[in-house]
Amino acid sequence: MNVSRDDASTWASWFRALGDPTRVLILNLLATSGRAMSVAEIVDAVDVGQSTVSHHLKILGDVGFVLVHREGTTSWWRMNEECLDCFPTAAELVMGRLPTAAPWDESGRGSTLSKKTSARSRR
Amino acid sequence: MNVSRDDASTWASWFRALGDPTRVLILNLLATSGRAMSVAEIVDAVDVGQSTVSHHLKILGDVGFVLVHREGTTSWWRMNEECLDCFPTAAELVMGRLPTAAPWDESGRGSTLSKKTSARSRR
DNA sequence: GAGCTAAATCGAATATCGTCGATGATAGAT
DNA sequence: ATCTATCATCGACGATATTCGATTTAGCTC
Repeated sequence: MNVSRDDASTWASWFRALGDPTRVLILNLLATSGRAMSVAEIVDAVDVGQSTVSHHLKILGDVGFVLVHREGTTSWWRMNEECLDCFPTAAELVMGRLPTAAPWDESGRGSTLSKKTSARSRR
Repeated sequence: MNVSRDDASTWASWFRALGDPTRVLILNLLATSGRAMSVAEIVDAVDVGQSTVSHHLKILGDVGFVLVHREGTTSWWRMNEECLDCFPTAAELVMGRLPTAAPWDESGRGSTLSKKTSARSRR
């Protein structure tokens, strides 16, 4: 029934990824464009340097918000729709009703190995 | 159609409030207890100093997650259920479909004055 | 191979954040 | 009026985060 500090840290890190304006702009760009975009395209749209964009993409990729497909020297980044669909709400977070591994993350990037802890469907 | 960096900053600040383990623990405590709690009670439950708890409560209060009622020398903090109900989802955030003032905030704490920008009801 | 392009990584500067201990403010009790 | 309890605020510190410019890595073309 009680939430451990470790669990709280994991969940907080998911929301922290959404806690930076540049990352919000990047996600908005990818989500509204509805397609994969190169780093250069993103740099053009968001007003920060290339290395900064790469850095934020890595953070978003670690959490599982975005997916990347390398093709030649260019990286194609796109939204992970599955993450968008089942990302926890604030209510679920504060009620402590969350798995400790990201359910949208197929590759087990999360700390603990998941494999479909709970197949949520909302909306 | 485009999201400004200012809007992105505002929205990011809301999610950043959920991006710290101690704040998640505090919110979970208040939400699951279902009642108002004093600072001392919260300090007992969350393993950090009193000044730290006060600091986090201020951050949560600024965003509108928690409400306070002073009575004598003690402050009674409780969840703002309205905020919990209509806090934006990740999908709404990245699609840029959010008001620039917090809809759960009655007192107009948010940057821009709101007055019911959109009466959402979810769940 | 030489040159070019795209993006990741590195190193450093700066800013922000989380935490603590100490102090200050306020209300109640003796 | 003095003491006590409760909490907010202040000042400082270390740890993180954000950003930039420079460098490196990798792929493509000639």
